[in-house]
Amino acid sequence: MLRVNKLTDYGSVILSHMARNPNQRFSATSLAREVDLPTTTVKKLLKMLSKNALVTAHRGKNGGYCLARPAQQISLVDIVSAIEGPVALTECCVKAGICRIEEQCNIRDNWQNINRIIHNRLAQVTLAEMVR
Amino acid sequence: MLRVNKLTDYGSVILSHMARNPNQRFSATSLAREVDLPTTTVKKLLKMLSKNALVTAHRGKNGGYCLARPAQQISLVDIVSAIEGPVALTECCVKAGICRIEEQCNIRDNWQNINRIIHNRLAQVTLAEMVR
DNA sequence: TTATATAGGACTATATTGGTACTGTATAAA
DNA sequence: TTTATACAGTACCAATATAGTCCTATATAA
Repeated sequence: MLRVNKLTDYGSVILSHMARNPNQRFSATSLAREVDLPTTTVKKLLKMLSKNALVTAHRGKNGGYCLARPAQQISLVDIVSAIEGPVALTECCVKAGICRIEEQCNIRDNWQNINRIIHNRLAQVTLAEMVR
Repeated sequence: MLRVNKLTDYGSVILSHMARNPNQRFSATSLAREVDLPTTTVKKLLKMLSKNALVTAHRGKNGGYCLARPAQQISLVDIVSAIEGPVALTECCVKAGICRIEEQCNIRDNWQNINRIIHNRLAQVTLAEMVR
């Protein structure tokens, strides 16, 4: 069952919610209430997104998060990568020399090709489109 | 890190090895030796592939496995589905009513769309092409 | 100064994955 | 008919990954 993490899924929900109100600043707590997810989970996600520069954080009273750049400049690859690391269908897509059968493998190129295709596809879908 | 199972990866290696010698019958043991993977794992995989009608099994002495149909009629979706179940990037792609935020979710269509695209893409790549 | 809100961790429970082991059944060949 | 071979089915275990929680520290607006 080829799938993205639950957290990635949640992340896309959170970000698209934010994209609908681009000028608003959201606290983790209020955001959690609005998208109906556990506060702790939302907090964790926002930290990850902040660390990967998809949202900018503001501390202190009246603080909160907002999108780090316009919604049309945030793609699904950005979200997936931020939360679960790079898109790499197989081990050999991450880095050479990890997979133990790399030597005998004669279909490596194929997987890397497909990986590239899927990657590009995900890069073409932006938050702006998802919200539209 | 969006990726397929290690087992799926191995499965594709095994099948492509078989595709190179279409008329040969491979025992699990010899196949394991040839692709350099643990016998038990290869056995497990072949059972899965057999149950999903990607290979046909022959019992008894001189038995073994061979591709159930021509290599150009076996695609990567077939392999992925056989080993790790249907391609379903998010819960809502599997079946309606599973995801707990389905009600409030307003990006469901988007994910289902992307899922379809990736699915089709994987369906376009056949074993025959991988071996070529 | 204080209340609020994020930062950074460590941590736990659960689920999934990769791999193993064992028992049963079919079949070709001696 | 016997026997060795090879797949079928299933239960199991260990390791890893995931989802979710909690606690302490730090920044900031009022």
